[in-house]
Amino acid sequence: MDIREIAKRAKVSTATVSRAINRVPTVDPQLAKRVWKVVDELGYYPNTQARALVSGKSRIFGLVVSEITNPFFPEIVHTFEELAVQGGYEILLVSTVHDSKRMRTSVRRMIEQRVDGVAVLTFGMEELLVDDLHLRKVPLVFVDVGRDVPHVSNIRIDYQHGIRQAVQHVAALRHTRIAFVSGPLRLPSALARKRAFEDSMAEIGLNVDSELLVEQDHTMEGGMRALRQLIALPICPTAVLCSNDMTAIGVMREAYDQGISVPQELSVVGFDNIRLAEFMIPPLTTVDMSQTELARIAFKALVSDISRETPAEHGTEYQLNTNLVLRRSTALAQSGPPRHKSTKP
Amino acid sequence: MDIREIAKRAKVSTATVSRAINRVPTVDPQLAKRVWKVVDELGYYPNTQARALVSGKSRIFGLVVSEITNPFFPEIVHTFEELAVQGGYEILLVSTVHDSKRMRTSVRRMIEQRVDGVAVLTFGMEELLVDDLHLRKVPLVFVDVGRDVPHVSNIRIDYQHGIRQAVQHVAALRHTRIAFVSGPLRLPSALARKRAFEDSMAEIGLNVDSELLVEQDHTMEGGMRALRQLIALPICPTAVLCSNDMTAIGVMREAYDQGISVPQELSVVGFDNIRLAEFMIPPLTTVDMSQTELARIAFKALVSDISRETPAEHGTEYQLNTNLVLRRSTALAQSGPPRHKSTKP
DNA sequence: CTGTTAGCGCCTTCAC
DNA sequence: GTGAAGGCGCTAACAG
Repeated sequence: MDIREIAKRAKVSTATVSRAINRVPTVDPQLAKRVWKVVDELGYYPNTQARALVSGKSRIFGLVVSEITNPFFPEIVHTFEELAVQGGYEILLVSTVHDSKRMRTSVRRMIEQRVDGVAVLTFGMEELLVDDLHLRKVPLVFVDVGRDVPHVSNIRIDYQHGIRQAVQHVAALRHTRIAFVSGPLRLPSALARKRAFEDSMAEIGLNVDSELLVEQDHTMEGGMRALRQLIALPICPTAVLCSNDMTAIGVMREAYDQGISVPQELSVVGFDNIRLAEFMIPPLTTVDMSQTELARIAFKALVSDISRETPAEHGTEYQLNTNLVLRRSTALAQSGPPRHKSTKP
Repeated sequence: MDIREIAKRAKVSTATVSRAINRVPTVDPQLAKRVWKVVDELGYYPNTQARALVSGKSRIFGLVVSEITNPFFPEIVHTFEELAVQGGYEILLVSTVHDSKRMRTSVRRMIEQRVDGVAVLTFGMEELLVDDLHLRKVPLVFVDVGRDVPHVSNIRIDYQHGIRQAVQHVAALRHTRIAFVSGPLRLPSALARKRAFEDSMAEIGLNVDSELLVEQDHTMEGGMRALRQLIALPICPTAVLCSNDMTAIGVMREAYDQGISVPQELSVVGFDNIRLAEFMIPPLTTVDMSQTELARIAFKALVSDISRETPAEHGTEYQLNTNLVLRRSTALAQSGPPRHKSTKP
């Protein structure tokens, strides 16, 4: 069943059917109605492939995330999808899994599908991605890309704002030995968070021993490892800030295993504010970086890039702020001398 | 840049290019090599739209989930995607959001994209979906569809197996007042879980007061509400089994708020075994229903449906088992009389 | 305002 | 084993 079938039954030309379906205003309402009647009766749905082929527009956006199983991303996918559907777009969801072979595959997939734009919300600076896509003039929006990549829009995140709040909050609670568990420092976003932490500490005159800076991988297991490492220190930290919520969850879990109570004996702060943070025990104090807002910005960026017929040579810059959300995983530092080593057998 | 361009440069016909690219074995290796050389040099990628149009195969599978933000699903999406990419398929991810308008949109999207098959892993018995799709002879695989829908494959889940284990585990811990927080009972899967609970209780001669059966919505908030309702009872349960992990997380969170300690004062068991369950505090004892396995079965079902030229008139039946995973959210029931009401002010 | 027509990029008979 | 040609379903000129 195709447009010709409809045309025949509605006794009009295929061109008219096409116009009616696409709601071209110049079509006679009478005819349009006749067309729609047949369309509805037959349950006709236009073939997007044919449409895409002739129009040169696939109406598909690539959405690149690190791993859909990381709770940070589903919210983004959800919002992005919402907007896409609303705007008549489909999404080609791609996970890079931090694997370069996989990433080449992803690029291939996106090009083969002739995506109309790509949002890379992956915090991994997947540069390889850029060139190939950019070559084909596909609108791109990134997060945290360092330098000004021409023609590529960028969502810049103000890590400093939220992280400073977190540091000051913890400091106000009289913590002085404050640890920071970072993500992989080769990721610009992870590096930026760590920098923001250091700067914020320096700002209030707290020094941060290098032993209190542990690099991990943004996973829960990483968080567990980090805490194990920290409590093995001669003088343990009384508070630990984490580069993301997953890490913080891992830290809390390890604290539980070690019999260290949060927040009484150890204050924990996360970053991202994934939905689950609120349901942790205790509910996690964390820095909010709105996933829905991020998705919204990315989507809009793409749409506006597309509607701009002459591609701006400087990709647009967008901003996303971060903010501390107080919950119950932080508390006043215990007075008295810092606890030495784990008291467990 | 298209197939003609390649043909010209490789000094062969477009037919040969097409054959080379599609690895038709009868093509002269010499020519094939020449073609591939040009393809690689130019970074040519075939246009899937054109391919789909002419072949009648989109190589896209629809994957319908309830909500990607429900942690149960990302794992499924991940595995399904893995297999899809491996098999040269793309995924059209669709969330139904339990909204019928939205669901019609989803059907439209899938038909417009001419998906080659649809996996409905949504536990919602979205019947509307079936007819329209089935009419177009799109292979379908469902979870827990009640009756035998012709031509539709079905993954049947053995809830009884895991839930019986859970009940017996809790009973062995000397609990007798055992509550069950179900999902929306209009969902076949939720109903089946509740039934499995009741049957398992009956089997060991434990009776279940209707006041201990609370229906909720499979969300964390629902879990919180459920526990609030349960502790308001004249005689509180000492253990609560939940229809899914999200609910269990909500229950634990509410217990925390109420100052009830898990597992000492209240044992909690979940269902699904989402990855997070292991990282809860305390780690959640739950019934495992493998998300990866589910995705794997669904994918294979679709592929095998497609490869079967003459569609079998009875959709195939698949099986997925469930199993209790012991962690630390259950403990011996406290001896002495059951606690009356909440002891909080 | 409507119809006719020429492709969009590719695959696939069919001759050779 | 290779090439020429037709057509997949639709849209976008261009005539009328």
